[in-house]
Amino acid sequence: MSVEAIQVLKGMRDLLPEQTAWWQRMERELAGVLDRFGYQELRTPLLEPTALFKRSIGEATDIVEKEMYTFQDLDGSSVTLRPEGTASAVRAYLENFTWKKEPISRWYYLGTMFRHEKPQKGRYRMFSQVGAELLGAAEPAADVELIDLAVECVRAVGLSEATLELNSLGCPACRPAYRERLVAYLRVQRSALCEPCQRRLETNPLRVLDCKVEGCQKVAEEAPRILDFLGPECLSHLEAVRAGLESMGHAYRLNHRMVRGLDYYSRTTFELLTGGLGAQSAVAGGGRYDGLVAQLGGPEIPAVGFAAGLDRILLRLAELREPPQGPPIIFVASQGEAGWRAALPLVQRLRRAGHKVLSDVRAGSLKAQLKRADKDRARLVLVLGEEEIQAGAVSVKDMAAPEGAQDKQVRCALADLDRLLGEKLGGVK
RNA sequence: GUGAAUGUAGCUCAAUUGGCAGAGCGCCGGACUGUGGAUCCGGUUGUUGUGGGUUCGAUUCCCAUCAUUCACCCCA
Repeated sequence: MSVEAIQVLKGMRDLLPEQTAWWQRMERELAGVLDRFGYQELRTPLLEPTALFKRSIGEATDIVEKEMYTFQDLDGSSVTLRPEGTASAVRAYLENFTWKKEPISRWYYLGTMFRHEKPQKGRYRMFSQVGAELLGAAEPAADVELIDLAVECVRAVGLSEATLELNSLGCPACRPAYRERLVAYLRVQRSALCEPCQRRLETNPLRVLDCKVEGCQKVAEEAPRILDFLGPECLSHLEAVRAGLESMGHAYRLNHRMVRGLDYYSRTTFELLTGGLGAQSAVAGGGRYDGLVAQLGGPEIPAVGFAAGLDRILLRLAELREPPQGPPIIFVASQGEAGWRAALPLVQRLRRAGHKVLSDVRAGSLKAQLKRADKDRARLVLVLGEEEIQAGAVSVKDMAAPEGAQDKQVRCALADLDRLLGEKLGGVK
């Protein structure tokens, strides 16, 4: 008799209307900023060949090793739900020969990503990111534009408190020397490191630097710094980026221990951090990835990009911002069959004129309809009862006006309604 | 993947040593038969997450399981 209830998959969730209103506002604000920077939207498939992510993100990363939704397609090939957006963007960039059509591409994407992680606050298996990529420029000006864009995106949605952290990971010319020195140093300190870090020492030594275990932090503080190993070109690149940020008034912290999780980064990396999210304080991150395009089979095209976690940002916004407000609502209340039939064309006319118009489809007393209007936060209620129909008029009730005000409710000829509404709503639709 | 905490009405939470499952909010209706909000009155909602076990009796104790949350890990 009773069937087992089907429920959402772990780490996934429904966004009910109360939530989607927040999402829609945030997405609108983001699209506005991106458009003002000249970035255009790119939409790519959610499903890609598994090899795309293995080759771009890096075989040895956690994402590729254990967090991808990978399965066999019906033809036997291996496909994966995208765990991030840059790989697909670069694939699309190459597949469409974009670099032959334009020297610089400014693209953004906004959509769903999938990672099979253990869910917790601000971390879901299906989550949304907005990301931007600037392809075709190696100049520091590109890094500065992109970081500025990331900051403006986060600010525009209402997270002005976010702080910026900056680092440089060097390039293939200077990083190996640093890596070697770091490993040598860490080997000596090995016994002071936590167990996972002792493993990382071999697989991904840079990651030891941002381990949160106290012992490891002590070791990391004394560790050789990447910034001291940058070659002259990487160093001047970093200085130029810093100068650019400073001239725009962007405060930042140089964090030589910030390491990014994806293999493809070089030179500039950055993160935007915010409070209130526990361990998930990074709301946006990105950097330069000059080698990636070539790594995926294209020409040597330099690029910078960033991605911001929208679920995470929204979680914080709900603590900082007022809920979004829609346009003013006009509620049409009618009485009886005749009232209903008179209301229908009125409702239609108002909606076609651009108003947001609600009415109750359930039969009910006028009182019940007024209650409904109040619950719907209607600004005006148009009453169509027998008297109004007789007179070819409509009563307009201002729900916000105080009881007893002379214009609380006015009778108005149908022909004169548009003018009155314009007055009442102050030209706002 | 590892560790811990929590699951009672739509929501927030009570329920004494193990003894009839409750309140507030919300929702619906009435007081006011053509008028919302405030107030008052009334009504509505449960396999106490699920499955076992102990017991005369389990929301309470035990085991398992699922879900959620937090932290680790990782990352946006």
